[in-house]
Amino acid sequence: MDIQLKRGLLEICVLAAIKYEESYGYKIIKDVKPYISISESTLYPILKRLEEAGCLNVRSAEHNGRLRKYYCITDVGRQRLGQFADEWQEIMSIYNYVIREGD
Amino acid sequence: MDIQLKRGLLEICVLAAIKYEESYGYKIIKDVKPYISISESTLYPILKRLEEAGCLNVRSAEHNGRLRKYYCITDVGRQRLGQFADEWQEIMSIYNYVIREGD
DNA sequence: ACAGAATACCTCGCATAGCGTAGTATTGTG
DNA sequence: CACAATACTACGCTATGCGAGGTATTCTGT
Repeated sequence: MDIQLKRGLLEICVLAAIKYEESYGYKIIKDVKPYISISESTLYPILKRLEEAGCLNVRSAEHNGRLRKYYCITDVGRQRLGQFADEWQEIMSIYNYVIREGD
Repeated sequence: MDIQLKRGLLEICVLAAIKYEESYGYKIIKDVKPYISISESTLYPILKRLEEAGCLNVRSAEHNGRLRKYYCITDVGRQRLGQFADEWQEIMSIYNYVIREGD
């Protein structure tokens, strides 16, 4: 799929991936893969931005002797997901404009 | 609307603006404004890119003593619009993933 | 008559962001 | 015991939206 169209959807997908339960980098990539492919070098900066924006919390926990970072959505993050639903209206109106017939 | 979400939609909107009749810079901006705002410094590079990609043809014509550049969609451009309709399926699946309830 | 808005086009440079490539380190598997 | 998978991080390239600035003409209100 066109790279350009993915932009803006990536961040919201990452939030959506942790909306019901905390997750970690590698798992997020696997979870969203069926919908949108995301590389590690894209994901980690996104996670950092979302953390700085207060959309998620991070905690480090040991897993099989290795340190793993778990990401957990915050209320702000949930608000952002709600906001996306609003933006979707705009996206749909753009879509309708693009695919309009005869004029 | 979020800058990121606009990426990828801008180009397709410009193509959509000329899908039924040729147009020119200033008019394209006014036409797409209700759906997506686009500045001149964004539009002209897009028109150039679309021309280089063979999605549109340009012709200069005099209008009220001023030179005006008319942009006309090509078959390649129409194909691109068709392609967008396909990509929309993917976008919808992403949307459904993001707004999914309970899991 | 004249200022200012609208029309019409173009360019430069900044900031953002996706991602390829590479690096580090551990665990599981054939 | 090598290799894949897991897990995280950093550097640098490239694409792109857009603010700011530039040029020039026509229309409009006072």
